[in-house]
Amino acid sequence: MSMIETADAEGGLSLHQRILSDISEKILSGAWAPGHRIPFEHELSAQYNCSRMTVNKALSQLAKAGLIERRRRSGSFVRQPQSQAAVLEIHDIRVEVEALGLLYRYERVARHKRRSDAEDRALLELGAAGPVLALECRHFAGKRPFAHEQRLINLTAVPEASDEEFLAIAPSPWLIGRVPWSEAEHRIRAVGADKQVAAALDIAAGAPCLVVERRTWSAEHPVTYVRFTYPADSHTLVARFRPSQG
Amino acid sequence: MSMIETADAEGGLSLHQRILSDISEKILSGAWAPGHRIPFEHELSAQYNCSRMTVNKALSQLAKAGLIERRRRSGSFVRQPQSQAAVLEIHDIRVEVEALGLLYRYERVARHKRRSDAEDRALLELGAAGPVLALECRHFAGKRPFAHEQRLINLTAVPEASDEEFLAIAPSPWLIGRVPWSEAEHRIRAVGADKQVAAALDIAAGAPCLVVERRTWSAEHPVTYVRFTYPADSHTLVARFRPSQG
DNA sequence: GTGGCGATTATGTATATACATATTGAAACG
DNA sequence: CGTTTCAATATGTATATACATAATCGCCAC
Repeated sequence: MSMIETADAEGGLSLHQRILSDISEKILSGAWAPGHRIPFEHELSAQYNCSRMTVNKALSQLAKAGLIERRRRSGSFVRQPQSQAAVLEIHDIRVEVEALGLLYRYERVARHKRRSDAEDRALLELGAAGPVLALECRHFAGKRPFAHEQRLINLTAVPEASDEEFLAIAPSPWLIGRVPWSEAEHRIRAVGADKQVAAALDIAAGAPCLVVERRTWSAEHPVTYVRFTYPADSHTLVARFRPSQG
Repeated sequence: MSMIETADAEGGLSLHQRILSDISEKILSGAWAPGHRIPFEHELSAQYNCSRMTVNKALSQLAKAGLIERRRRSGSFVRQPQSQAAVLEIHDIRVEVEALGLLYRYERVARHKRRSDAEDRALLELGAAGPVLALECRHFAGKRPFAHEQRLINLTAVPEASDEEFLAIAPSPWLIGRVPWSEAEHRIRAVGADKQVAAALDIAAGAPCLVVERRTWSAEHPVTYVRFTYPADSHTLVARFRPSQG
């Protein structure tokens, strides 16, 4: 068994990557239907003339990617069509605007430091009362308002934010890098613009808008809640599904 | 070195999982800032009193999850705050409605088989002309319209669909399981309802709606294009970010 | 100095081996 | 006939080892 060799012909892929992609191809093409039992590790290791560890590495990754299910003593099986999960990339607004070839401009409309009220605590999912920073901002693409931002920052989690005016820098880039975050939840929906947002975005009240709300946690503590409102024509979120990779 | 032992105290985690979670905790808590060099594999293997392979398994997974970056000869480093990517779960409409505790009902409004016109080809990203099936459907939650569905099915890719009326079963569940798909793209935006959709959803024309468009490919061939329109108050998409797992 | 070259080093991949663990199927038993 | 037990089996985890590969550091010549 002389498998200590580099890249086995096939385009620079390592062996376990090749096994992985061979199998996922079979599954995604439909050649192996859901429920189909894929060859045992020892069969594949014989087929590819390699050790079981190498096959195991490939199959473990397929299992983690959700394409197969592994059962001790029984073998590995192609999973039923998975619940559709897509990867949503959420970019910085500056990057989005500049990707459109437009000039980005940021404006801080309002900034209030206060003790959290009931609504703040609900939005931040905060247990006890404490200081929060409430911000209202506008993001422009060229001359037109591109997005409206309403934000709460939990000053208990991010005390440094007390001293920041957010005139020169937007809250998102300020927070990123400064506060490590362990979890985030996004809620996406359509709404009719209320009066305040309509005025800020220079659109009619009731005009359709895309709202993206994000809540962020760091080590169990709520960090920030933010609500971005985009006029209907300014913004599309794109999510891609890709079932696996080497 | 007597590491052939089960679960090292710490709650049933395997050793490489424990190493992985220890390190990701350090990163996510901010103890190790972006750019920080994490200990070399041989240092960690000494620290955990285990082999380098075990450490390697943990670090490889962290690298694939995007938390660290590995450089030969230099070591492994905590990555800069990653581009925000979240996992968007897109459920079957029936499941969504039933999760709300409401009765689900499906209705096929229209069905046309035709040769693809220019618009069809644009929506399906189809190169050449060919037969397509155009469908219009409504999904109800209780008595109220919950979503409107406009769909194109590429009959070249799914010839069996020619014989299906889609009266008893909605296109999504029919397609899932029958057609394996390798890639999907979702576009999410807000729109004002046009006349046709407003009538179908029993809302005012121009009322804000969430639109989810999905294009699906199977083995390089376009399979289907679908556009779901939800009245603003009926639907919220939720996306979660979780940086890593064992 | 500086340009190149080789030694060093950390990661990347693969192997053979060992033992753990869960589960199944069949044999043994009441 | 049902139940309990046990051996067989496939995956899960870990080890020690080997060699490949890429990048960097320092040395040496020019």
